[in-house]
Amino acid sequence: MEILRTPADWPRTETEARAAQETLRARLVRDEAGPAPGTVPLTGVDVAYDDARDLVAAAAVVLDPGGRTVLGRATAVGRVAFPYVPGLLAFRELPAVLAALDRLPVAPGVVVCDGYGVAHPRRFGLAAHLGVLTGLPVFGVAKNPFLFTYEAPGEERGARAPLLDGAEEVGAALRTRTGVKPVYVSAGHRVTLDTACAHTLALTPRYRLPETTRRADALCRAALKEAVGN
DNA sequence: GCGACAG
DNA sequence: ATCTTGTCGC
Repeated sequence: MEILRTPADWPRTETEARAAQETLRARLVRDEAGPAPGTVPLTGVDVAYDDARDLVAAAAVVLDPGGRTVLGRATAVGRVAFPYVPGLLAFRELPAVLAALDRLPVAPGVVVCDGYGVAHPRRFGLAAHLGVLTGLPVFGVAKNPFLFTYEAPGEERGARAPLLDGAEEVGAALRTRTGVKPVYVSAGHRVTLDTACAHTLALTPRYRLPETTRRADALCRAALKEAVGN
């Protein structure tokens, strides 16, 4: 197994990481609606860890515009590049994710992250960061509301409510399955919140989480096991 | 000042 | 994220 090295200029301290977010945020593009559902491939990315061995495994899975067929997949294993610090998740996950995306045999289209985009203390979460670094359209779908608030959306699939940071709308609590806890969608780079919600609904015909992240999650776990041996 | 807090 | 079996339910 080949273990990837993280970029030499990757932040090493929390102070450096926050400064990097403030700088990169200026390059975030938020005025593009982004490709409509059904017109481009969707790529899910996710990461799994083995803290004891200091390893991280990332996976990228490309689904066809209809969301039924896998067009391509790739994995990458590396050393953990940053500790988990709320608000700085991107620095922990992205080196491996970027390596996996580089290894894809096909164009990724729109990328779906397991986490937040602009729903972030400095409006620069994982999905926004990945978008700026790659130039690709990227949005985020998280499983928890982090430090944001919202009024419960209707019970039916498709119902949504604003995800708020005080009075500012930073995303949406979107019900992908009737009667099931919502997911938390936010825009990232070159994709608006409405387009992100439309893609999220298209990717959840059966489960709460997008098919992209479900597939990427399974693949990165398998890659980690493979790397560790077993 | 302390704790909580995406994964 | 991760530690972890069976079990209730559509």
